[in-house]
Amino acid sequence: MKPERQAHNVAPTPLLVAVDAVVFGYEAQRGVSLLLVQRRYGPHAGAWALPGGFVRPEESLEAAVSRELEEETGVKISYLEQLYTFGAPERDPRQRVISVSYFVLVRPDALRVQADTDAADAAWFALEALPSLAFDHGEIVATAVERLRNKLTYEPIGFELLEETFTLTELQALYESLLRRPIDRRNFQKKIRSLDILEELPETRKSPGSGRPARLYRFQRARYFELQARGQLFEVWI
Amino acid sequence: MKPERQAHNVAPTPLLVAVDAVVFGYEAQRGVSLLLVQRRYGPHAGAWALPGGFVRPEESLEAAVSRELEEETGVKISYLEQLYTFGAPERDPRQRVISVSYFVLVRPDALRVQADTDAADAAWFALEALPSLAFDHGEIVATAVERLRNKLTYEPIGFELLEETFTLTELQALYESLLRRPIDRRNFQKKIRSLDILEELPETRKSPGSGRPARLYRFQRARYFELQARGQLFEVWI
DNA sequence: ACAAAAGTGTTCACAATACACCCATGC
DNA sequence: GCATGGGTGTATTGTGAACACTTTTGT
Repeated sequence: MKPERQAHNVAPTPLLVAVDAVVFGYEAQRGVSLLLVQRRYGPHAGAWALPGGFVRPEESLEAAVSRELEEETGVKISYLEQLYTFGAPERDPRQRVISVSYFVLVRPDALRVQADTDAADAAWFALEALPSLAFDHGEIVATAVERLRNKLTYEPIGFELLEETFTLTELQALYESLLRRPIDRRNFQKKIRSLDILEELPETRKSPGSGRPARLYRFQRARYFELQARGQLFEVWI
Repeated sequence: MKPERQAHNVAPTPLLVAVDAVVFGYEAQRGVSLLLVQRRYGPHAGAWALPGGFVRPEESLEAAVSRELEEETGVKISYLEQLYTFGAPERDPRQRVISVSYFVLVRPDALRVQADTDAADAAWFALEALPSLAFDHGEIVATAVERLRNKLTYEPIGFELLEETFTLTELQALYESLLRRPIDRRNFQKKIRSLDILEELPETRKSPGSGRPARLYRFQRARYFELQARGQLFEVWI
């Protein structure tokens, strides 16, 4: 069977390319939340979906994500990385659409800007109580949640979901929420401290109610990249 | 600043979508090799590039990879997974092309079919002696090599690069070649055996030259998936 | 003084590492 | 019988896991 070289005989067909963002936020009370938008037009009108839209010819994929997130929700990105590209022929009933999905983390203030923005159709949903989603967005979210849980244990992305300064108890609560199991406080603090990527601040933060105030920390991003370049790994099994 | 909802005012522009495959093969003598094709037309004509081509409207991304690999090189895929989507606006000088790249492993027989196939412009290159590549394919390869090295330590993909049956020494040599460091034979065998995913065959294989024949093993894929479903991890640090 | 949350150190179990001798075959 | 590669066990070390009391603050 002789291989064909059809690429040069038939002009290739351009396809619609979209970006979709799985945006995670975190708050102590509600745990991890997901940012969704309500569709106004087209198929699945009225259903909740991931924020996103079509890529323009002159912009990079990341620029398209930033633009769409800004337009639709107004949130400020703390961390962004590509997740996966979904391209099943039937994923959009109208026509073929390739979706490059992105994994986004935002800080807690993003969960409160909701009322400020014009995007009345954007809302946060607790990860445990998501509505059913348009298209294959449920599958995209499942992929993103898995990535978040895995990544948390070997890269310092938890910090991107907290305020710039945080207590170790807050950090631990985030880990416990995402990994869905309790962690021993002594072991957690020993492990985190041994990583040597946190700056201990002179200030403390009062606990809600009474109790001893907790020391505040800041993630030393530059220090982390330096250690990483020298081959040190992150590794928070716990 | 009021968010715009331009998506419904301006028709989205379709873009060219390609798939590119980073195909790894392995042989004891040459180590890990990469399958490349020589470009005949268009920009970078004469340069070596990753096998790949444009996605057709009715086929899935994976189907496009299989088809292009079959057409251009005739190799049979042993393992395939999506790698990353490269979409910088200037990555193709002619026009905007989004490339969804795939990570492919093939068994050693694929390294020998080269002469059989019509694709006279397909060739294997040792990973340590790659030519400079067309477009951003060098970047794609770098991403794939990193993925291969990481994945080798926490998923059983090494087996996909060997014959169906193999000796532990062969498996160890593959690990040493990819991880670029010697591994203690006793510790390696202890670790691999403890994973309980290999079937010990009654046959042995004669070593090249003299020496005691080595026992042959086969990867028990079903057993691995079963263990994985029960939560056991793979984890070959070594 | 008591309730609430923060901070801290030691013991134990297991897994990774280092390491050397005997076995089966070809010549 | 010797050269070549294959197969195996143990002692040591390091790391993760389990575990409870003291300190600081508010009321």
